[in-house]
Amino acid sequence: MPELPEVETTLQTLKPYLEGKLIDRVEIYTKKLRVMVPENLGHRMEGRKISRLSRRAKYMIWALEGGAETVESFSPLAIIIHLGMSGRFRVEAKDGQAFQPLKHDHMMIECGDSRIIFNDARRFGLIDDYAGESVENCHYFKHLGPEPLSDAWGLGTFFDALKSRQTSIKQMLLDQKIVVGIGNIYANEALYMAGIHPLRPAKSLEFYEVKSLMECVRAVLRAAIAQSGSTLRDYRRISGEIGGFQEHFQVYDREGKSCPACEKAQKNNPDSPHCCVQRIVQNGRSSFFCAIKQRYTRNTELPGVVTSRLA
DNA sequence: AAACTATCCTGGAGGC
DNA sequence: TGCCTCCAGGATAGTT
Repeated sequence: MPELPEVETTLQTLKPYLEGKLIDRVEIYTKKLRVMVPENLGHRMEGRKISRLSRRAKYMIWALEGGAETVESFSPLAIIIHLGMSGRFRVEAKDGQAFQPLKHDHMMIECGDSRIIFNDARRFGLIDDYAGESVENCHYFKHLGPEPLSDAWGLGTFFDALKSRQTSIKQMLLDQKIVVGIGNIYANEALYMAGIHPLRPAKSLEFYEVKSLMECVRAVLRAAIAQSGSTLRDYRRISGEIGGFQEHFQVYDREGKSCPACEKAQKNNPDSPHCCVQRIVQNGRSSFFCAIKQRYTRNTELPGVVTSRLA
């Protein structure tokens, strides 16, 4: 479940191996991913320099320059990669032996002394290219909303997008047309932090709640990036190490446990209510929340969950 | 326009 | 041990 923090972590880890480097050799083992890998993509990548790695939403963009004269001209060429549900990269030292792909290895890139391998068990990931002047025009990005950690995501615009929508605020956070990069984990965590019930209709949120939610989304994403993302089931960091943010989950995958805020309140005052994180299925996805901190009926006071603990 | 639902895919967990 | 069913979920196509 790579979301923005996991993609960002992957990108930053890959940078030293790829940015400014020449692609010596590419092998593609699987064409059938979420989208068919273009014919001859590997061949067209070979001999080119990777000028820059960047990210848009949950997509990685590798900008290539140059290229073999004998190959039809695709310059400028960008490689678009999405990790889907289970996509991951690993880096191995080139050892002089022929590379033996492991199960679910779909692409191997030789770059200097390293081999960079894309592995994706569920094949929901994507490797595609874009040949055009401006990668912003790539069809994958056309309908995407603003980046949550940029100024492009403004309070007024966000509030306006929500105020006419009957659908739940949780669903809105997952809608990449509204704002990008948020998946199920961080939607749950941000709603908890903001004290907003996941089932609340988007239009029912007060202005101050939308403002708080924005701040919480940003705090959660920044904290997760600082921890190199979360490791849960499929996602792993390139080094094979695990990300650290799952240690900080307050509600996600914690059904039946008490949330940190209620636990703390208990310590200070044994008469304060016991909480028990609940799991519901919403739009086919699990939502986890604390029914005490995230009341469905409109809160009469500001949420008691502080954002500073993760900011 | 907006709100749903089905679909792609595999590994892992739990039941028996 | 093995067989079965269910679940995880990002994005999108299709339907109401």
